[in-house]
Amino acid sequence: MPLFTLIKVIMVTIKQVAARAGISFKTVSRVINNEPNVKPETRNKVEKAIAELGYRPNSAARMMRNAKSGVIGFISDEVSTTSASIEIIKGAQELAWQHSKLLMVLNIKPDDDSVKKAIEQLLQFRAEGVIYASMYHKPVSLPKDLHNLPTVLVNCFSPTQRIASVVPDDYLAAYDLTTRMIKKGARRIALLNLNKRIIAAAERQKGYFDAHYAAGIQIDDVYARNAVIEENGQERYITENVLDELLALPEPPDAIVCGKDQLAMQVYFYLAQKGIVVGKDIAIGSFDNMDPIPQTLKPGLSTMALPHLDMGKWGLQYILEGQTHTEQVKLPCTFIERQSF
Amino acid sequence: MPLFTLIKVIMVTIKQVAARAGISFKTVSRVINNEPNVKPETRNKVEKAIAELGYRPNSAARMMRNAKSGVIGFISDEVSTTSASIEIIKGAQELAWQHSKLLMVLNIKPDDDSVKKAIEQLLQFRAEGVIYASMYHKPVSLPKDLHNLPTVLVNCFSPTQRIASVVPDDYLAAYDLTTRMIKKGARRIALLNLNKRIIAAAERQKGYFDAHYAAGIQIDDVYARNAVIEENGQERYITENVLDELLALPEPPDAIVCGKDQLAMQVYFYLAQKGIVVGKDIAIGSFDNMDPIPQTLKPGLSTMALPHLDMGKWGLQYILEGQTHTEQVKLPCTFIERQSF
DNA sequence: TTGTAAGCGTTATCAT
DNA sequence: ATGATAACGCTTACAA
Repeated sequence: MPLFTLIKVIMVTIKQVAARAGISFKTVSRVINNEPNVKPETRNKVEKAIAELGYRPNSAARMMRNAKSGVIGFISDEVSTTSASIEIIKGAQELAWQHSKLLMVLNIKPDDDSVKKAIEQLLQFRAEGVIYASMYHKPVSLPKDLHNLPTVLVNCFSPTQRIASVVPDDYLAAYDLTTRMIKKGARRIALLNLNKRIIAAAERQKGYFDAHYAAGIQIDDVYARNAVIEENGQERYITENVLDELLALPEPPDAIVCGKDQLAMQVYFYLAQKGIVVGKDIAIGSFDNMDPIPQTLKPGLSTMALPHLDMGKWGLQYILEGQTHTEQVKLPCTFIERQSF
Repeated sequence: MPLFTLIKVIMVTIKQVAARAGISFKTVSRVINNEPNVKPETRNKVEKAIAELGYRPNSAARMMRNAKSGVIGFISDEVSTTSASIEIIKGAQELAWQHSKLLMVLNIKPDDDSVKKAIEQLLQFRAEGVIYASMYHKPVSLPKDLHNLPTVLVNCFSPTQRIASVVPDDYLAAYDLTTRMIKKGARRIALLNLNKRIIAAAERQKGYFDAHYAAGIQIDDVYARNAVIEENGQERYITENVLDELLALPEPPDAIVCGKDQLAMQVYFYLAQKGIVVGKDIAIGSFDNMDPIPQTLKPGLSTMALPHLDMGKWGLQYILEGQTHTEQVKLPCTFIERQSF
């Protein structure tokens, strides 16, 4: 038996509230919108009626009058299902909530049609803007015609269009992490980098080398490796091979910077098999802070947390402010210290 | 310089389209809604005008007439930031999309006020229903007054209210996993269970024992352990201690069922240190299929995938169908075979 | 096949 | 301090 179906249809309006309170509906409107010039006595009557009838404003009707929907779109391309996405959404959502905005979330396949359909929906809803978020730092291509919908790119950027975007500062993160390791005494820091083609990989490699340079430490290119390769479109980890080679060097590394926590995880496992103790025999650092890996590893993995939450907030803030520029902003990563170095 | 701000305000209406096409606005409405009885010629004229002006229907206005918002709320309590949540959202979102519904996502702190505020928002939007999702299988308490908003609980249930819910079938999953291990030859399967207080833990323990019983294998209670304990509200893993004890048994286990992939991860690490080879010396099975752990571990971890996506879909389907019952539904987990047994 | 009038629930304008 | 009336953009009912 359908329990609520019939009841649902009946929705209380200001007119009904007005009738109940024995006044005109305009006064009810005044009370709802906290306008001045309402006798306290009247206000009370209205509030009583509202409570009794369980009235709540119809936002569709409001939208029609205001031309303000209070809705902000969130489009996310579902390349991968990492916890990254939820953090970005959470950041955006939190700030939206504070500003009494609602987030309309649309997951899409990253094809052009799917994006267009999503934008179409948001347009019909008179969304005040869109946040387009990607799951890792990369270029994206949006449909040419965004129909004047204020747009911001989070964790991605458009190579061809001038659209504001926010991404992590991968260079600085690597620079920071490497510097910290050097300060702790590491002198032969290996880099187990991501797939070359990924932006983060290139940026981090720069940061890694520059940190050495700034500290006056010479580091041989042989220590900087890619541990993720691409084979006919598929990513594959070659952590073990790379580690075999690194440990066979005349001067094996005393520290390893891993391109992401998953790599660190494999490194831990490899070292455990060899009887090498992380945090004692060798220092390990990483990127992402991808829940729950760093805290589950033993010893806890020190890693540079990507600013997913902050990027989500930044994106929303940008929409709220009415799209004031089209620059790219880089947000810093945060070092999360645990016991791996 | 604000680029789009001014343009945004101007929104084309059917009247403008009508003027442009040189007909009455009602005919435009007919075209938009694919009503019959429009001369093809006229239809073309209208469509041309629509394209030229970049008209799109105002859903607020439509909503007012239809009393149908096309919006479904998704409230998620943010106990943890696992990838579970995004999978549930994705499932719901995907189905919503297919039915031309929009998902309004609200993250909340799990306090009563926060939920109330979220429901309030959805009510104002005349949402057609709410999906309340939790990040792990557990009881939740909702505000008493749901204001006749059709509600469904995903990955959780209400002990006090009669609200439909969908949860994973933890019992069956454990039964299935254990049976598979037995079939592969395991005879002394240890269970490294979750925090006792968690529903999944109890259900899985039952499934684990029943599978043994069904296979006619006697299993001593000493093999079934909790590897997660609670210390003043904080969860703590004691994987290593438990493994120490298990391996010291006169007949150490030849297989281990782990309560979640994180535990399996710690088990792998422990065994690597001992020189015990997973998949050869010992079989490992687990629950969750929490990206990216099982595929990153070597050898790949065979695990029972929780039906997050399916539960999301189920929840949405339930709302679409108009809340036909208030039962609890259990969805099966899926065995993902890798190389750990 | 096309058009007119009314009304959805709200807010803005102007009167009282 | 309160109320009447119009208007927002659309759909439904009815008429032409």
